[in-house]
Amino acid sequence: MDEQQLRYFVTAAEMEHITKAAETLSVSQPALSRAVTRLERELGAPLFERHGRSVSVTSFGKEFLKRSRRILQEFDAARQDALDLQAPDRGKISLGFLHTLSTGLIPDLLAGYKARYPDVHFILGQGPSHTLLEQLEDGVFDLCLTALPEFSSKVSWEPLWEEELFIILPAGHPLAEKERLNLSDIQKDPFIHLKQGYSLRRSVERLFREAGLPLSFAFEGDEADTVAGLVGAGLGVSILPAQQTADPSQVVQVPIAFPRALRTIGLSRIQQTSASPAVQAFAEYIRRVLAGELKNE
DNA sequence: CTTGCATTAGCCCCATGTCC
DNA sequence: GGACATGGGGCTAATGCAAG
Repeated sequence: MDEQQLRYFVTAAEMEHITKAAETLSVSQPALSRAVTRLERELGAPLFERHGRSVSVTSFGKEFLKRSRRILQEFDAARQDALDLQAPDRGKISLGFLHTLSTGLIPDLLAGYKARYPDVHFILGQGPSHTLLEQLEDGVFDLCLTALPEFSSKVSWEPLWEEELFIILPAGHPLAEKERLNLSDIQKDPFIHLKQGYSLRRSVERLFREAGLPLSFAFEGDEADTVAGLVGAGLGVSILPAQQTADPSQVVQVPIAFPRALRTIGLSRIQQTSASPAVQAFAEYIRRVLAGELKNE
C-alpha cells in the first residue's frame, strides 16, 4: 500500500465512478481499476461493490476512505513541512499572544513582517497565558508572546519588552484627574480584575504584595476589555496595561507612582524542538525590531 | 440491439533485489 | 558491475454486463 494507491482509491471512492476518477487522475481507466483491485487484494476486503457498470463504496470502503484521507493529509503536511524547512521566507508560523496585546504592537509587527515576506502564512491565537502555554506544549503554537511563565521544564522564555500598568478608574472618579497615583490610593475601592490563572492577575497580586497592601476582588472577568468595561460602568477600579480601545469618556488611565508597575512580555517557545527557518526568522525579526535595529514598516 | 462502463488480457517499461 | 528475475506502473484492445 502506498501513497499513490491511496490517492487513486480516495478519488475513485469520492466520485464512485472509475472512468471519471481515472480522467481526474490523468491515468487510463484500466490502470485505476487494477490499482484498486490490488489494494483490495492487499487489504483482503472489497472497497467497492460492483453492480454491472456502476460501483459504490462498501461500508468497509467508507471506513477506509476516512482513514485514507487522514493519511493523505499527513502526507501533504509532511511534504509541506519539508518545503517550509528549506525556506524561511515562506511556510507557516503559528503565534499565540495575550488578549491584552491584541492592539498596537503585535498587529504592527505582523503587518511589517507580512509586508516583507508575503508568502508567510500566520495562524494566530489569543488567550490567557496558561492556555497559550498549554497549547504551546501541545504543538498548537510555534511561538507565544506571554508574560514570564510559571516554571516549566519544556518552555523557554526570552524577555522582549516591558509594559507599563495603569490604574484604571471610571471617568468622574474623585482621583481621575490625578497625574499619578500610588497603589494605596485605591485601597478602599472595589477591585475588578481577571480570574485566577492569568499572568496579569499574578503581576497585580505581586504588586500589592510588594506594596504590603491587602487585595480582594469584587468582580473577576475573563478579558481585559471586560474588566475595563466594568470599571467604565462604575463598578470599581482596576490595574491593566494601556487600554487603547477604551473610551476616554468612560475610563481613565492613571500611571502608578509607587510601586513601579511594569510587567515584562517575552517570547515563549518549546526548548527541545528545533523551530523551522520561518519561525526562527520571525523570532529574530521581533527581537531586532524591539531592539531598534530594524524598522518595522 | 446499442451504449456505457468495469474488468481482464497481453504487452512494454522501469525500478529494485539477488546472484555471480 | 552486469545479468537476470520480479513486480508494479502504464497502455491498448477485448470482453462482460446492465441500462436504455
